[in-house]
Amino acid sequence: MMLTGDIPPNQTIYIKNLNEKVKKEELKRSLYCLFAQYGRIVDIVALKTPKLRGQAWVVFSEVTAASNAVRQMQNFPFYDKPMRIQYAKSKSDCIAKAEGTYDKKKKQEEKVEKKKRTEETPQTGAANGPRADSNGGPPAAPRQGKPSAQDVTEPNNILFIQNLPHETTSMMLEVLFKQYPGFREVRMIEAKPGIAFVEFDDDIQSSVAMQALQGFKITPQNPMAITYAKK
DNA sequence: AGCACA
Repeated sequence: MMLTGDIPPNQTIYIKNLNEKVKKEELKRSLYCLFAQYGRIVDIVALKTPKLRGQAWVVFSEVTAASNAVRQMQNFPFYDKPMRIQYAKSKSDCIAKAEGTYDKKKKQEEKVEKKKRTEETPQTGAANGPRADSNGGPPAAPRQGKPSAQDVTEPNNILFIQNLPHETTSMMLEVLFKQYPGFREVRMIEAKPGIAFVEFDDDIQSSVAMQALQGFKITPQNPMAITYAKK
């Protein structure tokens, strides 16, 4: 079957059917939190022009990360709409630049071509869409350890925390996690030291907290390993 | 529905 619609693998994924009401900056942040688990994110492009709203490109440093993301996040309900994910049709500029294959002239020629085509097609309605707002920049702060494909579980409003020092209390974790919106509660199991569950209102909020606290060290020997709890 | 790099 052709779930990705004939497009060859690319380290950039193309996401459509995004909720157009969410602001660009928030959208980028949430996408970052949601997709960072699959690997290193190099850039996220989202524009609110009439033609490009509701879509985004997430650029990974590895094709394998993109592949996992395409499969595992397919139809994931994001701001109440299922994400439709494919590989991007072309290489992202930031990648071409990094490879030294970015050709500015060629780029401009392509732009001219595009423009011609849209002008040939009869257009109705207002001439000029709203100006694209300025770039908020890609999200910062990469992570160090990339999980292997099997470690990655489906997004969940409940987080599973491992590698905690045995003396960790739920109060300690609460202090850490309640700084993130949507926090509900921490659950620990007496019989199983070193792990905990932390519940949020929804998957997006849990993802934000996961991203922020991933690898956080309660003691120098204990970087937290945070994954989504299994459903 | 819509494949960009503001």
